[in-house]
Amino acid sequence: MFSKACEYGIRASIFIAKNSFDGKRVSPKEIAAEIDSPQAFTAKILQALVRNNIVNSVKGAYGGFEIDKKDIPLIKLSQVVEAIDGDAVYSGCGLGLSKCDENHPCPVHDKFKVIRDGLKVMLETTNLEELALGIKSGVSFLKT
Amino acid sequence: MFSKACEYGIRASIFIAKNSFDGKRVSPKEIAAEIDSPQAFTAKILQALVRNNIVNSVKGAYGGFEIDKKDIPLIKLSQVVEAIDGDAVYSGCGLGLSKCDENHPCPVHDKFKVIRDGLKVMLETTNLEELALGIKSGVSFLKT
DNA sequence: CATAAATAGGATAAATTTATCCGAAATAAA
DNA sequence: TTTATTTCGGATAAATTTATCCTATTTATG
Repeated sequence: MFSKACEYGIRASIFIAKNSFDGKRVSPKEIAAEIDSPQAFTAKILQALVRNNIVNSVKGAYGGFEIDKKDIPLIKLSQVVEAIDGDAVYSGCGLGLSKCDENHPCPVHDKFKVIRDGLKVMLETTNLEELALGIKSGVSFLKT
Repeated sequence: MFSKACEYGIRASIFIAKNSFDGKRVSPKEIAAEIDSPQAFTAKILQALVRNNIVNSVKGAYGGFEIDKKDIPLIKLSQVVEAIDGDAVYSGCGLGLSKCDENHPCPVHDKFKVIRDGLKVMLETTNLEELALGIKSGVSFLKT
C-alpha cells in the first residue's frame, strides 16, 4: 500500500507529535529507536517532512524535530503520505494503465474507485492529534 | 497497491480469459502486445499463474495459455493477487508493524481495517468472467 | 522419426527502493 | 569566540523488484 519510507514517515510524525504535546523535541536517533526503523534512513525521511512543512527542525545544540502544538490537529495523514509517496495511491490506475479514467477505464476501474475514494477520505480526515493521543494513552503502538 | 508483476498478472489473466471464451490459446508475445507489458517478464509471471493453477499452459506447437471455460467465472481476482503478491495487501499492517492486531494495534489499525476489508471483499467477489466480458464488449481496456 | 513451434527455467542485467556513511553547516551555551 | 551538539545533504552501498537473454524441454504435425 505505502512504501517503507512512507510507513516510517507516518510513524515518525506521530511520535514527534506525541512529544511536541509535552514541548519536547526529539532526535532522529530517539525517533528511530521508538518507531523501530533504520536511523539514517529515517533522518532522510524527516528531511522530506521538513521540506514539506509537516514537521519543524531546529539545528544545533538542544535542537531536534517538533511540530507546533496548534498544528498537530490540523495535519492530516494525507499530507504525510503525499509528501513521501506522492498521490499515486489515490490517482494511479489499480492495474497500472497510464491512462485510465471514466472514458477509458481499466476493467476494475469502478470497483477500485470505491476503495481508493474510501482510503482518500480516511487519510484526509485523520489527523496527527488523534493518532498521537492513542499512543500517549497506551491504546496503540508504534513498534512491535 | 499491487506490484508491477501483479498488475501485469491481472491484465494477462483477463486477456487469456477473454480469448479462452473463443477457444483461442494465446502466446506470451501476443499477451505482452495486448496488455502493453515486457514480454519476457510477462512470461515469468505466466509461469507463476500456471504453478498456481490459475491458467493452463500447453507446450509445443499450437500451444499457448488458456483457461478452462467453466473455470472463468470461478476464478476470483483475489486468487491472482495472492498467487503473485501473496496476502500482504490484506493481512499486513498498514504502517509496517510486524505484529499488529486488536490486542496490539498500530495507531491506524481500525481505520485501515475498514479499507482493507473492503478491498478484500471486492477482490474475492470479482471474477475473471465479468472483467473479460467488459473487454470483449469494449467498455473497458487492458492498455492505453 | 525428424522438425518446427512453443513453454519452462536458469543466469544475468538494469532500475528502483532501502539503507549507510561522512563531512558541512548551523546553533545554543559556556 | 570557542566548543559541543545537532540537522543537512551528497556519495555510496545493499537489497529488492523489474526486465532481458539464452538454452532446454515438450509436443503437434509432416
